[in-house]
Amino acid sequence: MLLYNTLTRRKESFEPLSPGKVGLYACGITAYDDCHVGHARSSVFFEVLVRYLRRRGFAVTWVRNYTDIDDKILNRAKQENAPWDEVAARYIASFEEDMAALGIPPAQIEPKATEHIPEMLELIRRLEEKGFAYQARPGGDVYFRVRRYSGYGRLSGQSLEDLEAGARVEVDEAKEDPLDFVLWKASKPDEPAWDSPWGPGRPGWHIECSAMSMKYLGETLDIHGGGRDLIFPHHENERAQSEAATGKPFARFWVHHGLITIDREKMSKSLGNFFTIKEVLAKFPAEVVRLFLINSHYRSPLDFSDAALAEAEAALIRLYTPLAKMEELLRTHPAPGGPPPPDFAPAMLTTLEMERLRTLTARFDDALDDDVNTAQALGYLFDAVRLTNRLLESPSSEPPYLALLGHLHQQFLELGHVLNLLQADPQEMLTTLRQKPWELAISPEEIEELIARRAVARKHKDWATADAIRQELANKGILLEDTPQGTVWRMK
RNA sequence: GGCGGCAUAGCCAAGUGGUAAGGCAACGGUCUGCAAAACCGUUAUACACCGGUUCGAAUCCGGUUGCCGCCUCCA
Repeated sequence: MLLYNTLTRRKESFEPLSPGKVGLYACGITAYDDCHVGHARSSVFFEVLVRYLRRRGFAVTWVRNYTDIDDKILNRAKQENAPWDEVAARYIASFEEDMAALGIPPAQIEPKATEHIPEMLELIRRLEEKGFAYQARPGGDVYFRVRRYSGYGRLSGQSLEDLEAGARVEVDEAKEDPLDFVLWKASKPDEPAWDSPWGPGRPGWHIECSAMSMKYLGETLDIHGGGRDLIFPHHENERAQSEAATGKPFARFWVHHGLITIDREKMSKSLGNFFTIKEVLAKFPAEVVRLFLINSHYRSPLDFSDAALAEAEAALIRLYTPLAKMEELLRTHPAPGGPPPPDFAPAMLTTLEMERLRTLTARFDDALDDDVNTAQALGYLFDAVRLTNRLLESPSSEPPYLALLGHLHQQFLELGHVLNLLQADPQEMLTTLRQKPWELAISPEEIEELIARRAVARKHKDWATADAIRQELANKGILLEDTPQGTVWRMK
């Protein structure tokens, strides 16, 4: 499997340190507000990566942390006049709700910063012992001595000189060097504090990830990741302090996903141009959001808009439609067990097209094997959808035909599982996607009543009345579809 | 100012040396009382621009333009 490594700026062949076992640490959230679509992208990407690694047979330990003590949380608490730990707990709960709504299972370990203060203090002690940490004045902040660590800047591709030239005006003159960063922050009187050898204080932002990842995954991680915006300073600093303390490589693969944009500009709290996960899920089903997120490569920027979500919704309908048809057919005509005969050549497909169906799984895996190329994997899936539709146009009860459909059906579910897609009941999903019950302006009962009246009119070939009723509903955004099984309705 | 990334059809988006996946939209057809849905089919001699390397480049190299990210908390 190839994986792009930010550290080397290349795709590299991925092998874990211990055969068969992968330790993955993904930076989680700072719990001070509801999460936005960018956080959803992060979670969905790492979930898919983990799912694929497991498909490849690796036993993955996935760790995702919560930053539950931080300036932003304290500010928020002050604003609300609420206890800071209550604020953190509330937004952790909010994040958990979002994950559940998106269908993302919890990571194996979800450590909280405040529950790992001793580990952080121990790490700082080791750094001080080796001369990497210093306290400029008694009771003050403890800093990391950046220039003592030779690899600084390598992850973000910046030289110390470049960084220094761009460094902002330094507030704390106690630092030996403007690039030095905080390991331990001395608390002000009204702030939460933990006892430490350097006086009461709280951890700096970066130290928690080093301490917690090493505690749960060892001193060298197989994969460490997060959003591109974490490369500097967060991951650069984590790397520096971890390697300075252990003398070992901190992470073998650094994996960073691209950011969500709005009108091509980064979605972020500070710019205020964000949509929360809750806002988006109020308008679109979770699976639509997931499809939107993985329909382009994880390292590219991804522009968010309602139009893009609507496209993903249409695409999801295209995926579920043949699934529903297959299930209906297979319910009345069960497929014989086993794969279809290798020489089966249905009239509606060419040899080449049959070959594409036979190699679907292999090509799908190849795509994910190449730096988690979900866009390409989905492309293969859609290609198979078209061929399956063609098969379904001319149904047959011949065993080889049913075996082929049964096999395809099983493959769609299996491959969908890797992406956490297509696992819902197809007919129910299609109804939900079409009827959008959450934005209905008229009750379903009223709609059914109008449909019944129209049915009577149609029976008498009173097309004028029938069309008038159809128009009346159309004005309310409801479209009618006359099918052999009767009339059904949908939104828009 | 420094560092890095991106530029593929109306829109979104794969594709790192051999003559352009896929999705949306549009158009044509099948179906239908008419529709809708669904399905099928069609839609980039061409990959920002200019040079170069090569038998051959969207893909490699140099330059130009434009957009974005990081350099400060941020997924």
